[in-house]
Amino acid sequence: MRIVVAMSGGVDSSVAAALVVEQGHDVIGLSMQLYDQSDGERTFGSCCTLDDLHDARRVARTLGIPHYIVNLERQFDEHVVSNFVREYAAGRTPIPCARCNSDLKFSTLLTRARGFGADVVATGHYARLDRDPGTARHLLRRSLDPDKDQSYFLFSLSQDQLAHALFPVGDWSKDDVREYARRRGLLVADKPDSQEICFIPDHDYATFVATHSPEAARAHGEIIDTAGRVVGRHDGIHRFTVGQRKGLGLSRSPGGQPVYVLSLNPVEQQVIVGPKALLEKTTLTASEVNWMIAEPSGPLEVTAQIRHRHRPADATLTALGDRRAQLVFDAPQVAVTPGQAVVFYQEDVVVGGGWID
RNA sequence: UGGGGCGUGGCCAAGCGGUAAGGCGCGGGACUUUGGAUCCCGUAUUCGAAGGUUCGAAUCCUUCCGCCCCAG
Repeated sequence: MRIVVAMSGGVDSSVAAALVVEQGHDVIGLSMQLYDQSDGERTFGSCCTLDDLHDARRVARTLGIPHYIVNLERQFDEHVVSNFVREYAAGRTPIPCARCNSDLKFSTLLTRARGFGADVVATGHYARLDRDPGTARHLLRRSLDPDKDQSYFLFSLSQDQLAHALFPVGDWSKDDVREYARRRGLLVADKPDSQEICFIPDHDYATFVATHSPEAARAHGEIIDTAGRVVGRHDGIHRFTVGQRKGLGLSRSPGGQPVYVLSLNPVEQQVIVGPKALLEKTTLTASEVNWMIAEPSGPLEVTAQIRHRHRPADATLTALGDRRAQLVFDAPQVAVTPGQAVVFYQEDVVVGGGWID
């Protein structure tokens, strides 16, 4: 079988490539160029930099497979960056990695792969694929290594995308992956894990949003408490996210309690703040829900994650139709944030997921 | 120079005789393929200054310095 491996230049995708090579497949390595790197600076994040592309190329050479760089700058800008900017400007908190997975890696890249005569795209994601014998549906499951599980970021993959995906390191532990890389003599064996948003240098996402959105750059408004009193001012709601504590420069005088962002009002350009206790919510609704199992006709007991690294919480899930769903947690959860993904699980199987309203 | 109030770390601010809360900010760490998120640790031997009372004071007394409000 001819397989395309999405090679980021990191350990995981490098080992993923090595594994499918070892399995005897006809492997082609592809790396995505996602933003203009003509200035030659190394200030571009932790993924897909020029150095990373070189690393990917060297790994491909070590493995003896062809390697190509595909230019997806336009698609990345259209699908990931613009969405990121739009969401923040609208007072929501986006999660670009999930968009990148569904719209680039398993969509655009799969199309490119077919151009190379391959029908499968393998990546270095920590997740597992399965097949429901009854319904023949493709299922997504958590990785064997619970600490590295990335199924949360893959909730929006369609049946078709899952059918043509492969996660070779899904049942490996991170330690084993590195060990394997060392044994294979891959120079990226000890490369640090990537983290943070890959296209934003210096973590300064607020400035990034402002430079890409004239409206956001001009935005300003009031910070109000739950009683509607103005307690401060701000330079744009894109600088805030629900649950945020730092950066407000405020504290509650009686008692000296910290103040948290409770919600954002894009219409009035208001940031609403209050005590931590008001950050707890039991119910949420999600849109653009992607069902991995058949859409349930009645209430379903699940565990749900409202952010990466969130400890899954017990909840009752109800489909509302029109790709929407309601989730009621058994116990209140802190900082349910619009724009973030909520992913539903039963055991280690992803039932579905959507975007929090 | 009539009356009243106040001066606690960079900022806000508890404490009002028993040996300096807390928040903001800052520094460090942990976590992490989203989030200036969450989490952890650190951050005034000292309370405007000088005396005094007391076993012991930021807390009581005296004087001085500096602010603020009302009245002149």
